[in-house]
Amino acid sequence: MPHQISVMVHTPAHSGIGGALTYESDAAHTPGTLVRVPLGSRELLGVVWDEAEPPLPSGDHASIANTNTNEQPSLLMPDDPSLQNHAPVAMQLRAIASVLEGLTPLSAHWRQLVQFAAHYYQRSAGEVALAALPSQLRDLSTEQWARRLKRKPKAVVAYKGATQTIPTPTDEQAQVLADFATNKGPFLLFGNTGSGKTEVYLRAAQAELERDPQAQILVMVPEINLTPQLEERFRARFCPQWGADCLVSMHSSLTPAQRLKHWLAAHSGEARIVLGTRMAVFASMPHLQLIVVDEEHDPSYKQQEGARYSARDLAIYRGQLEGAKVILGSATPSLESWHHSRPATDTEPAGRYMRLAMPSRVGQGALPLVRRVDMNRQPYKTVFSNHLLDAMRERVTRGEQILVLLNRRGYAPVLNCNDCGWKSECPHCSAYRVFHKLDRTLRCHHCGFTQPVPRACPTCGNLDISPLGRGTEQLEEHLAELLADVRRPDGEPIRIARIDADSTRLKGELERQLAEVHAGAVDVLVGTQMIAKGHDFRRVTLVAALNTDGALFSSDFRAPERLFSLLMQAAGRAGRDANMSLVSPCEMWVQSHHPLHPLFEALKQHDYPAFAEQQLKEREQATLPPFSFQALVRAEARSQEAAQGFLNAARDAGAALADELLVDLYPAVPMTIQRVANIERAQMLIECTSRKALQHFLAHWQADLHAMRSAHRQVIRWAVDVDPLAI
DNA sequence: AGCACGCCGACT
DNA sequence: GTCGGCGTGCTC
Repeated sequence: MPHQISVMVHTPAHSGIGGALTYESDAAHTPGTLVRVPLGSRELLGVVWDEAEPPLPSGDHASIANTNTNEQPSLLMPDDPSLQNHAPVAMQLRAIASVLEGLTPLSAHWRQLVQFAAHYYQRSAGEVALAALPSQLRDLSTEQWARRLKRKPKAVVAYKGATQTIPTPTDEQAQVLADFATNKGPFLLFGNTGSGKTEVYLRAAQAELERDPQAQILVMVPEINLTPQLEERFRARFCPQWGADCLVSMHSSLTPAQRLKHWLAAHSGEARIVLGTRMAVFASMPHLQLIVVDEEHDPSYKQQEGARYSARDLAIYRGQLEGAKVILGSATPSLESWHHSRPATDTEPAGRYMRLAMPSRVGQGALPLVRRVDMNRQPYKTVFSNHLLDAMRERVTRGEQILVLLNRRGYAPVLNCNDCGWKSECPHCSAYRVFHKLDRTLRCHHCGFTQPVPRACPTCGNLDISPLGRGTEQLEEHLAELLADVRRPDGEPIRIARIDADSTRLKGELERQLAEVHAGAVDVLVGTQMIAKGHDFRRVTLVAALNTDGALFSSDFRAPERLFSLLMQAAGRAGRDANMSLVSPCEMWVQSHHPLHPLFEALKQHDYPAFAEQQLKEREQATLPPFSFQALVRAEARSQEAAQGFLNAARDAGAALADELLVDLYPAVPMTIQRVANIERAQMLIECTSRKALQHFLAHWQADLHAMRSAHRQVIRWAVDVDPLAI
């Protein structure tokens, strides 16, 4: 057994095994080869990793946002040699069990991406690597794998969809494409809904496919089930020329077999285009030349469990690593991306992204008129102002469609006893259970605890218990009453539908309900923000947003950014059908107690840059991201004291280093929803104006956290979240 | 995280 | 006498 082989296996962060394990083998194996290795009594899938690299000089990390674009990223290894896992010298090494034959080893770039992500997000490389591979590779036995390989590749399937006429690019699109062709990027494509961003992606992809006969393109979308139209457009554009198999999708609702098939197609280079959600950023693509991140501001690019990576940020890193161009596209970019794409001023150099703007809306109606209703002038507890109701009646009568947005599902957010003040608290969480009238239940939206609605108040027996506040269910009911006398042009009563997480729980329900809306069977659609994303409702001419004020003064500094993006996106739903002749222009209605708030002013002008400038100014004054960098440690325990005790002990342990690196460690605090399913949760914020220093701190502090865990046995779980989206 | 080993209570 | 509860500890 002459060879010692480094292998990454799925070793959880808490196992104490951070790096690669060393095995023996008769033969040498190229790094990137997939193998099966024994670990204890189990046999696991592993990836042959590079020989132990010499540690880099201290503090010389590449990082997502601060990497100088002129500099080649370097392989990241923890810069403290004690953090690396060397095989103990005297230990008897075990042998590799088997090799997955017939599979090209994963590339050095892929391994480096995994290594970087693991290091940046404070997880083990084995965890990131194995999570990025299709589960069937793990599950298939050697024999099954051999059988799988023998399967004959099917003959090239001709594409059977309708062929599209390819539109001529507008001047704006042509200009953007020219800038794209002559610059290195990364690019931020800033274009309104309907400005034709997709056409830019398609043409950029087309050019790449034609320039290089092997070129592969990665297209990422926030949620694939919300954007079937985008996939169809890519298929219609590319499949007639490159075959039905030139495009594969990658997202969590694929079956394990599909996932393996698509992964292999990408890995072999056979699939020229991979269209997927955040997980696709780790797709093995040997000839990757272009990465598109559509709706780059969308929070779903951030993984919320395990390795909490941002697929958008990793896309930037990967593009730089592999020499692939990256386009981030949005009508309301994240403030981070907007800031990184700032143009040069007299005193400051430009950001490191190149901003490409497409302000016009092509082939569509004008942007909707934004109308604000001052709710201070409305009677107390008004849900729909009379103005808005009149406008809705008028449009429905003409056969136009209406979208009503409310950020709360259920019938009422809380049930209240009018006598003793009892409220429908969840016994297991520090939250109220929501009243769902349809099945007469009280449901906790955090732990799922569901009970029938009590007949009388559980504490005082009073029968007078009533709902407080409104959710989508009640809104639907309320609207039906308010619009009961309204008729459609054909004389039929109007139809109101509701789309939210409750109405679409069953598989295929969302598609079915959306189809009804498209078919024109629905006149008023009530829903949560899920109806504002992705879908084109071509006959919608009025969008109304209710109850948006919460986000204006939220403790979450990103709440205004999310609200603005949601409202802009919702406004973009209106008037997408240019062929519709309108009596009056499309409208977006916002009811607020603060109608003059700068956010609404900017919305009225459809002026994202003004909104961003105002927000960035506030962020800079408060030294919030993107002017500082944050990480969060969360801990869960049976008691709040135990959770906080662990965090504060870790804080003490890291205090000296944090001081030295100018990293701020805040005291542990209970999380906003302190208790979920009887588990107490606490968190601790870590902040620093230097990303590099924060990374350095986290890498060293990790050991303290691990050590602290054994002294705080009551802690059930803890995790670090780097660049958290919500605090 | 798995999965062993191990050391004490109620059953065929 | 064994089945099985889940506490501690190890995995190249």
